[in-house]
Parts: sequence; structure tokens; C-alpha cells
Amino acid sequence: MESVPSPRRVVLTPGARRALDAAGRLFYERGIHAVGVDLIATEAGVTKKTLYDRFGSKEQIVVEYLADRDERWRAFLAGHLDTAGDSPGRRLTAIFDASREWTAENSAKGCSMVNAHAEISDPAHPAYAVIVGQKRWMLDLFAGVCRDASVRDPETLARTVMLLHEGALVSHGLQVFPEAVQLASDQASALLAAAAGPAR
Amino acid sequence: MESVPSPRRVVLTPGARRALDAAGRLFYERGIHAVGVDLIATEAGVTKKTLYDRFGSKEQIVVEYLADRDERWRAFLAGHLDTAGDSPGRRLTAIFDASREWTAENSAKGCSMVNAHAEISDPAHPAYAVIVGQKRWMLDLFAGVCRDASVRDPETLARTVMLLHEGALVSHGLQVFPEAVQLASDQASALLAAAAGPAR
DNA sequence: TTCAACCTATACCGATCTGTATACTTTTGT
DNA sequence: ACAAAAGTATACAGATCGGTATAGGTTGAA
Repeated sequence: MESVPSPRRVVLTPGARRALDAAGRLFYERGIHAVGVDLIATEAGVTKKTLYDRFGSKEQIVVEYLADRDERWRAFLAGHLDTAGDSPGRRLTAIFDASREWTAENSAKGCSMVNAHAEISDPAHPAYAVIVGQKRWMLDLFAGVCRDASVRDPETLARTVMLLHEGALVSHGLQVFPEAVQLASDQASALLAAAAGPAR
Repeated sequence: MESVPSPRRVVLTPGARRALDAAGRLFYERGIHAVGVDLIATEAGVTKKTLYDRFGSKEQIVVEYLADRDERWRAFLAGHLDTAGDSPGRRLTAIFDASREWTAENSAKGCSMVNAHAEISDPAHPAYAVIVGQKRWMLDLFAGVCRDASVRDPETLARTVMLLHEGALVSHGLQVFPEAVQLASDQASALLAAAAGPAR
């Protein structure tokens, strides 16, 4: 039903999988340009030859890193949505619950897509599509929930929820204040209830 | 009244000023680690010796870049706030108006502090204080406005406005949808009005 | 006038970067 | 059993990195 956005061309052999895991951790924690391929190889316990036999270039490792992380996030989110039922309110809460758990476990430094975007200047870079694709997909997801809630202006509400969500990821990463995702969740739910309530 | 948070130790001679301007543009557009000191020197029309005589290290150039940008943003914002009067509603609008103009002119790739944070892993890095300092200062600014509005829970409202603001900067930088800052402004104003309205 | 501050020009250093080459070993499916 | 795939180990290439050294030129104020 849905087109798979992953531009993956790499077969993940055991060595490639370990390399991708190590690269993902290092890229996220230290930044993409600050991590060299030698370090990735050492941390993964593979040789540089294996890296280049599987991925071909560092750029491709970066693309796989983002595509893999996007894939895992969507699967994690799908697990939460599957148990949320059909109520728009519950579905919205499920999304933010997933974000709260995900950020607590895997996103102490904020959104990996936003962070990667900070280091990539060329819009023709293949990672760009992955980054922008996830954001557009999240906006579409919010829009679907808002449309199902029969609010007056679902697109505007979805965009506002998107602002709260993105703002929470940033605020969490920079530790501006605690429980940012929970606050965003509460405020988004309140907005949805206020917009859907009067129509009932 | 307010302590100046700038950790600046550098005298900005004409050559240093040109270097800092070039570094700022390059760091923001391409990322910090992707820009070498040779490129900065070439673009600024100075020699590397001048760079190191004035700044001492690339790390210090990074700190000056962020501190300078923070300083210019605060001055730009102060200009808008000075003409806004004392009304909390007008002051909030003035902040978002400033953000809207600033992002349109100087922040096509999102918040420079957030982007720099993505490339810095060590919390002991001197740039960290500048980055986190600006976010905390913005939150305090929102909190002051909300307190003046006599709303029930000014701290929570300020944090919510912060989420909208940060989310708008990210969404603008990633071009998730157009006019993100304007939407954040409208939503923040609506929240303030809703929270202050019933008490009047 | 003289001295210090500021600057250009150029060459260099050791380290690190992405990527490749060569030779050999292990695993795996048929 | 055998061949292809996947892996290790190591060395190396060319470029670029941050940073330094040396020598000389320009400017402005005491």
C-alpha cells in the first residue's frame, strides 16, 4: 500500500550489520563528519575492506544509517499504534508515547534527522530524501489522525501538533527543561480535544 | 542588570571581523566540521597566521561564531521588543515577528545553536554554554511574558510556547511546510489569549 | 622617528582523512 | 567436495586537517 522510501542498495551481511550499528551509534553521538571510517571499523570489529566491500563509500554508510534509523522508528511507532485502536485521541497519545519512550532510550541528543541535516549542505545528497521524507511522513501521520477527528481545520491542527512534536525533540536534546515530550503530548491532546469537543 | 554570557576573549580587529563573518557563513551553511581553517582564511581574504594570531584555535573561532550570532539575535530581538510596548500579547507577537524576519534572512537551515549542538559531543566544550545559554534565555523571556499576562500557570505556558517556537525553527529549516514561524506565532498568541482571557 | 600592532606571503609539520591493493582465511550453500 | 561469498590483516596512496615557523610589509600613535 505504501511505497518504501528506503534507498537501500546494501545487503546487510553480519559484518555489515555490526558496522552499521557501530556507525549509527557513533554518528549520532559525535556527529557524522567527526567520525572516521577507521573508527567505525575498529568499533564494529571489522576491517575497512569489509566496510568498503559492503557499502562502497562513507556517504552510503550515512544513508544506510539514516534509512535504518527511520525504519526502526517507524516499526517502533507502528507497534504503539497497533494497540491504540481507532480513536483519534488515543492514536495521538500513542504517537507521543512512542516518541517519549524512543527519545528516552535512543535520542538523548535530539532528532537524528535534524542533526544529520545540520551537517549536510548539498540538497542532492541522497540522505536528504530520507531526512525530509521522515518529516513529511510524520506530518501526514498527524494529518490523518486530525482528519479522523473531524475537526474544523485538520491540516492546521496537524501542523501545530508537528511543531509541538519537533519542538519537544529539540528541547529534550538540549535539555531545556524536563519531560518536554510529555508536555507536548498533553498540549497536543488538549488542542485536539478543544477542536473536536465543540462539534460533538 | 543582566550578566553578559559571552565568553569572548578575542579583540575583533578588521581582519578578525572578516574572518568571523566568513566563518559564520560557512559554519552555518556547511557545518562546523566540514569547514577547514584554510577555507575560512581564503574566503575572508586573510592569512592563516592572522586567524591564529587573533583566535588561537579553530575551537575558539567556533565559540566566537556562536557567541556573535547569539549576540546579534538578541540585539535584533531587543529592537522588536522596544517598540512593542508593555502588553504581553504584543510582546509575544513581537518575539515571533523577530523570529520570522530573522529566519527568513539568516536561518534558512534552522537554528544555528541546534545545528552546532549536533556536531559537538563533549559537554565540556566551551560552545556548550553558549548553546544552552541561549535556549534557557529564550525560555526565561517567554516565562516573563507569560507571568506578566497573569495566566494560571505561566511556566507551563512558557514551555509550550517554547515548544512551538523551537518546532517552527526546525520545520522552517527542513521546509516541512511553509510559514511555520507564522503558524507558531498564531498558535502561541491563541494559547496566551485563551489562558488570559477567562481571568479578565 | 620609531616602535608596536596588524597584516601578507609562503613553506612546512605530523596527524588524520577517504579509499585502494594485495594476500590469505573462513564460512556457506549446493 | 568445491566454489563463491565474506571475512581478516596490513600496507599504502593522495588529499586535507589543524597548527606553526620565518620573513617581510603597512599603518598609526607617542
